[in-house]
Parts: sequence; structure tokens; C-alpha cells
Amino acid sequence: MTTPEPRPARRATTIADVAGAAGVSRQTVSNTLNAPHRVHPDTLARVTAAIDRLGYRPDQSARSLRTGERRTIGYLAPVDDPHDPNPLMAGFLEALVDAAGAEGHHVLLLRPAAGERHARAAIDAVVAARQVDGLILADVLPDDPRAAHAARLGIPFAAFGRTGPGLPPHWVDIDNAAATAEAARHLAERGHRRVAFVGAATPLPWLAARRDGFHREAARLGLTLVPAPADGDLRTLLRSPGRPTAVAADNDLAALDIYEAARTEGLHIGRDLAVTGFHDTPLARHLRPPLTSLRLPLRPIATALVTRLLTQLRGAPTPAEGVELRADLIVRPSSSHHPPSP
Amino acid sequence: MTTPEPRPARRATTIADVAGAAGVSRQTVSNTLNAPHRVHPDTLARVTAAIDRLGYRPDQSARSLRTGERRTIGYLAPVDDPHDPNPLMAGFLEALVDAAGAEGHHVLLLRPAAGERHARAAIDAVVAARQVDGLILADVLPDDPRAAHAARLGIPFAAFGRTGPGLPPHWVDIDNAAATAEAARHLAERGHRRVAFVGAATPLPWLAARRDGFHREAARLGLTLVPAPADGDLRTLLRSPGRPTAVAADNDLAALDIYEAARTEGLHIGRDLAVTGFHDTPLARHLRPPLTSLRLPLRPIATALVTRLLTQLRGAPTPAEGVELRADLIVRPSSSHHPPSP
DNA sequence: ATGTGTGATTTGAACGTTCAAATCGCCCCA
DNA sequence: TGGGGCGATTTGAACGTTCAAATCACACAT
Repeated sequence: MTTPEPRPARRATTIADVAGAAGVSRQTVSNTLNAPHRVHPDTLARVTAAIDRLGYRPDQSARSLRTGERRTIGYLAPVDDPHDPNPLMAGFLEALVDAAGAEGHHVLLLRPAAGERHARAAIDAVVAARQVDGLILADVLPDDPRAAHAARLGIPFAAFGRTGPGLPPHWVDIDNAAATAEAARHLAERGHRRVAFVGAATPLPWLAARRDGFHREAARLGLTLVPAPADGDLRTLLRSPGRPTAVAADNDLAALDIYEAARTEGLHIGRDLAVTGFHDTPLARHLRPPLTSLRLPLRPIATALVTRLLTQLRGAPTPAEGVELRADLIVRPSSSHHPPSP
Repeated sequence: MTTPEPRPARRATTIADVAGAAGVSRQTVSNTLNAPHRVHPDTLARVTAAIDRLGYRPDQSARSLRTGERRTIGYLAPVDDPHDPNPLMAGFLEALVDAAGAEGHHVLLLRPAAGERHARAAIDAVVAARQVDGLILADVLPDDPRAAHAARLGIPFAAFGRTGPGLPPHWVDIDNAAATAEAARHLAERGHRRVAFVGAATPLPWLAARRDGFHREAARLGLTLVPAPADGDLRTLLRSPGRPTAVAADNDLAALDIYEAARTEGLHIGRDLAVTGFHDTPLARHLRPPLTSLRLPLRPIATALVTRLLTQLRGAPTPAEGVELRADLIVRPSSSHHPPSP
């Protein structure tokens, strides 16, 4: 059984239709849209009226073919570990689409072929088919193969995550070290003297920066840094005689792990133990007590990335350095009490 | 200060370049790609070699202009409540891009203009500019204005979430009621006799279906349904004399709320109280004990949506009904023990 | 009256591809 | 020997737009 389609999608209106309706030539319609200062005010009004009446929009394919501009930027998603997806991906994408849209650009989603980490094929395909003006890369490493490939091809890109010395500095990132340093300061202000930092034991630079930032600031403040157990068992950390009164985590799920371990040990979060997270996911608000966490400024990041990319597209000189933004510490009850007196 | 661009992006190779290199005409190159059966095997080999050597890919803009095919589908994101984002958005998008890619299509992200729920302008713009062949809509309501608008314009679409009687049945969804019914059966099998269902008090059809499915199956199995307090206070639910020994939630974060309330009441999840969630987010694995949850088959959903859309694009007859898929119950320790004896 | 400058508008061409029709080469049969 | 038929290939046109150059209308100065 079949359903009839509402309409057979009649031929769309073209610039010629508008020109006919307004009694002018194609080019005048084109100018009305692209260079209004060149057309007489009266004509402008007449053509604009015709455009509105007919609902005309330039065919993007035709326009692209002629001008070379695609008005589309590709977003190359990182290859997520399905067990540990980037919790901010969705929010970042929304911000990115809005930021690009504000500049008249669309976002095309790209994915590396299955099992391929460097995504070379995906980049080649979309560049060769001339479907995007440039690329936005996320979760970029200093020597990221995607950035390297884009640079090699000479296609503009902007990276969320800083690029290393061998690559163009077209990056935007938050200052991860400063973020966790702020968490350390916050805990010190609340009176904590013995603190710990827990998180994934990976060499991912942004995670390493979070750890370093916390460690450095804690040392600067004269806090005692309790090392996290190598085996990742949080209960032994919380059980030790000189246990920390505050623990910072490199993401919200890791903070949840701390909550769980603390409960097992009979410690009351907020009263016996302060905790901070990272990312400020919805989880942070649902935990009891609600979790202090570091919120990433996703919209400013997206805007900065788009700006950086468009600068290249317009051939303007690009800054010699990347852009670094601050994360915001959202203080909630998990860390707002003072530590138990020893 | 400026950084030099690696390469000035030299002119890309066109079909004429390949034709020249292979000593044939444009059209033969085109046929090699689009209708290989029409070209002589020897020629085919020669042209293919030239294509590979020069790294030729047809310019998608030129091709679209000529054929009308964009090979791109638009994804119209739902307007998320920033406080309660769809936890599966990122995973679904990945699956969608892969499914579309397998059919030679790209995914273009669209967003309604700020403050606009029906997204009419966004659809109009992208359709008028002929940038997409069709639309994928997510979180679709029975009378969804986006689907209605797409149908009115006659542009193909496929909806994640079922459409109502007034709209074409181009939808794919999971059987929400069957999913929670399975959870109810699972709990009954474990020996639970008094159960409850908690979740958002919204009229969203998929949430209502989850509640109904659970309630109906519980009734059918002769279980006692403990009503959730109207004020949403889970502690009163767990404190009542005839308290449930098992609680199902309509999403994982709501399940977390149950964990929190249970701990406040001194109940041990898994031993004193069984809990199930929905969505199988990473949270489910991090909770202690790990949370039983319903996992959505995102890749099959994405594939079904793409199939449904491409069917319309090809002008083939479309089924009179939507497609309904099953969610998988992932059993974890939060619900695998038997209830306390009364 | 004639040229000159200028703003507004039009004309022809081109972007790179594929469609439709035309041409070519060759075998086969009357 | 002259078509007819057929597979392989080429040619011309067209998709809808914008660029570059040409034309037009008109005011102004000489």
C-alpha cells in the first residue's frame, strides 16, 4: 500500500522568474541581493517585493558553482569511545550550528570511515567534492593527524583543542589548567588542607592539563596533595589515615565515582568530603548533594572557532596564537561547606 | 602577526582534466563514474586509472545543479531544554551520519531560529536554497509542526517519533510501551510484587507511553502498582508502609534520583529496592550498583530513517505504516536480586 | 551642439557537470 | 555492395548563478 505525496514538488522559482516579475534583468536581481548599493532605490524596492512575493532564494548549488563559496563548514567528529562519549558533544554542536548560522554558514557532519582514526579519506572526499569551505575539528591533539592533513591540503580549519608547534595555531581551547587551579583555590578558601585529584590515567593533553593545573595550584597554596592510588580504587584513598577532605575530578562521571566510594566508606559528601567535577553535565544537578563543577563556555568557544575559520576563508591575516577561554566554576553544595575539624 | 598558509589551494581537477589525461571526452569520464556498463572495459580501465592518478572527484555543486540531487539530508534538531538535553542526541547523530554515509549522503545540521519552535523558517530556507534532498526530524510529536510544514511543502522527511493521523506515516520509533512492559516483566520475574513507575509529569507521548506500558503490564501480571506521589517526592514513596520493592524510571537521571532518595531512607539498592532506568547512558554503568536500563537501538533506528527517506527520494511507494523497533533491556545488579521477604 | 563622466542596468560568458541527441566504427545479412 | 543494427563514444545544450564588460540614460561642462 502507498501514500500519495502531497505535491510533486513543482519547479522552484529562479532568478529569471523574479527578473520577469519585476521587469528587470537577472543581474539586477542578483545585485539586489548581493550589492544593493548598486541598484536604484525604486528598483530595489520593486525587486525586493517580487522576491518576497515569489519566495525566491538563490539556488546554493548554482551559486557555489559560480563563486566557489560553499557557505558550509564541515564538522569532523572525534572518534568517540562508545563507552566514554564526550558528554558535551551535543551541546557543542548546537552552539556551533548557531554560531555558523549567524555568519550565514551551515554545518555538515563528517565521520571518519570505520576504524580509521586520522579521517584522511573523509577529509579528502569532502574537499575534493568541494562541499565545504573549511573544517572544524574537535578533541584535537597537538599533533592531530586530521589537522595535519587539513594543513597539508591547504584547506582552512579551526580546532577545538590546541595544536602543537608543527601545525598552524588555528585553535580554540579552554584553559584546562586554570580551570582546575580555580577549583583548587575554591577548596583552599573553604578551608581544605588535604586534597586529591582523580581522573583517567590517559595521556590526553586536556586531562593532563587539568591534573597539572590542580597539582600546581595546590602546591602553590601550600595544600597537602594526597596521591590517588595507582589502581584507581577510590575507597583506599578515602580510607587512609591522612585522607583528603576534598577531591577534585577531571569529569562529572569520575565525581560520581567519588560519591559512590564515599558512601561506601560512610562519608557524607559536602560535610565529610568536598567534591568537584568537570563539564557541568545534567548529572551535576541531579546528584545529592548537587555537584560543584566546571562549566565550559560552549557558545563562546563555537563563536571563536567560526570566527577563526572565517578569517582564513576571507584571506585575512590570522593571529599567531590560538584563543584560550576560561571555564566557569559553578559552586554547589558538594563543596560549599567547611571541612571537618581534624 | 600572520602565519603563511601552506598552499594557496590550487585549482581543483575537473572532469576535463581527466578526459584529457585519458584521451577521451568529458562524457566518457562521466559515464565511467555513473554508468560504467556503457563504456568499453579497456576504456574503463584507462579512465579509472586517470581518475585515481589525478585524485578526481566530481564537484558536488556542479553535479547538483545539473541533476537536482543534493546527496545531502538535513537533520533538524529538536529545541532542547538546556536543563534537560536529550542524552542520546550525540550517539544518534553519529549513527545517522554513518547510515547516511553508507548510502552516499551527507548530513547537514539545521536549527530553528532562536525562540522559534516550529522551525518553519529554517526549513523554508534550506529547501528554497535547495541544499538538502530531504529532512530527518527527531523528537517528533504526533502533530509536529515541523513534519506538518515539510508535508505541506512536499519535501520528503522521516521522523524519529511517530506522526499522527493527519500526517504522512514516515516515522521510526521504538516501542516505548513494550520497552517498559519488558522492565515490568523482568521485575515480576525477580519476584517483585509491589512496583512503581516514576518519571516526568509531561504530556510528551514517548514518556506517556513508557508509563502506560509499565502500568498495563504490571496490572496484567497482577502486580500492585504503588502510585508515585504527585509532588514527585520520592522519599515519601519509599517511606510508605506498602512501599514498592522495585521502581522503574523513565530515564537514567530519574533513576539516579531514586538512588539518592533510597540512600537517604537507608535502603540498599539491589537488595532492598530494585531500580531500572531508560536510555542506558554512561551513568548507568557508573552507578553503584550498576543500573539496569533500556538501551535504544540507535543504529537500526538511524538506518531505518535513512531508508525511509531514500525510498521517498527515489519515488518508490512508501509503506502505509511507520517502523517500530524494540529497545533492549540491559540487566545489571540494580535489579538482579530478589526482593526482601515481607 | 558636442563631448565627458557617472550611475544604473543589461548582455554575454563562464563555473563543472550530466542529459539527450548525434556520430562513429564495425559486424552481419540480404 | 549497401543498408540496418548496435555498442561505444562524442557533441551541443542546459542547470542557475555571478563576474566582467558593454550599453544606456542623463546631467554637466565646454
